[in-house]
Amino acid sequence: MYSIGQVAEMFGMPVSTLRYYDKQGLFPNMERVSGIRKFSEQEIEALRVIECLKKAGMEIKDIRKFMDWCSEGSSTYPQRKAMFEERKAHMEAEIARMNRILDMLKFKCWYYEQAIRDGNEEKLAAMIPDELPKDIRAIYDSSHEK
Amino acid sequence: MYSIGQVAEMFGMPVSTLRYYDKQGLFPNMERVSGIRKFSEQEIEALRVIECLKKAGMEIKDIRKFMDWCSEGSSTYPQRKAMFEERKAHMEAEIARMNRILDMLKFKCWYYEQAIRDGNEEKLAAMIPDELPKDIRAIYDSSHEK
DNA sequence: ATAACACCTAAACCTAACTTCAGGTCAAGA
DNA sequence: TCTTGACCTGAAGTTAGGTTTAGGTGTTAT
Repeated sequence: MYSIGQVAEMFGMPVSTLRYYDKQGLFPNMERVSGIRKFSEQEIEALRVIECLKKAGMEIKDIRKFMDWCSEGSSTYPQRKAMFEERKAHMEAEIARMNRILDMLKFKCWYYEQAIRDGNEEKLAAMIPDELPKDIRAIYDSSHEK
Repeated sequence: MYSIGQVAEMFGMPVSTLRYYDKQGLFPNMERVSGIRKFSEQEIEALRVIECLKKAGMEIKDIRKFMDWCSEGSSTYPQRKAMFEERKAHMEAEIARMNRILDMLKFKCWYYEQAIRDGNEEKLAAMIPDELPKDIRAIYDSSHEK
């Protein structure tokens, strides 16, 4: 059993955030002893899951739904699995999107390297994609397609 | 030369957003004819860059700085390049982070698949990482390391 | 000429996820 | 005793990135 201050310390987050999460219903089974929150192993594990789901881009209200499912027992396994599947698909799409952005950034880095070398953007502004060096062309294509 | 309405149409965004961007100084050289905004090729290109930088996680005020550098001419090539390099590093770190989250999600998907098959989490709760199937173990490791 | 549009502005409003504030309880140490 | 520190609450404040509203101008179609 941990106090809110200990948990805040363990997870490196402010106490106010933990109280906020509690208020949002993220710890549906948390005990209290004369008004004071007691974090058990269950809440610690919940907090680990919360961190993961937040990083996966989930909103608090959807995380609450998940926590409620956990309280409801084994009948909600399918919903919980579906939620993770949906998150997985979302995450894969995000990563693909970010790789395209990364290629754009790589292209821009190359671009300014050339501009600095030439002292201006004249040559680059006039350059058509077909004239790009082969490796840069590949980056250019992957960041400009679709 | 395009009107704000045409540009909004072209980029699939509300007119209010374009006005907001303008107010934030994202089009430092935009012309006006008797009060009415005229978007030239320069602003269209700026908007494409804005979309890219936003997707790369940049804040409006930093995008404004970039636009200002662009107005200042070739003396700011080094700053602009440095900005893209910094964004590139940031993006690479983000993608790495997201891949770790993705592995966590894959593990959770596997976990609930097992739980549904078994009807409960007993076997899984008792399972120590060393007992995980080899392929799942790899995912588990990559999502729990560091 | 009058209504419908597209444009303009400043200012208020919105949302998520917190954070800060003001005020209050309770236990332990000097 | 008194004051320090950890806990509690509800409510208000914060931030980013817009969106909405209210009120006004100017051009075009009927």
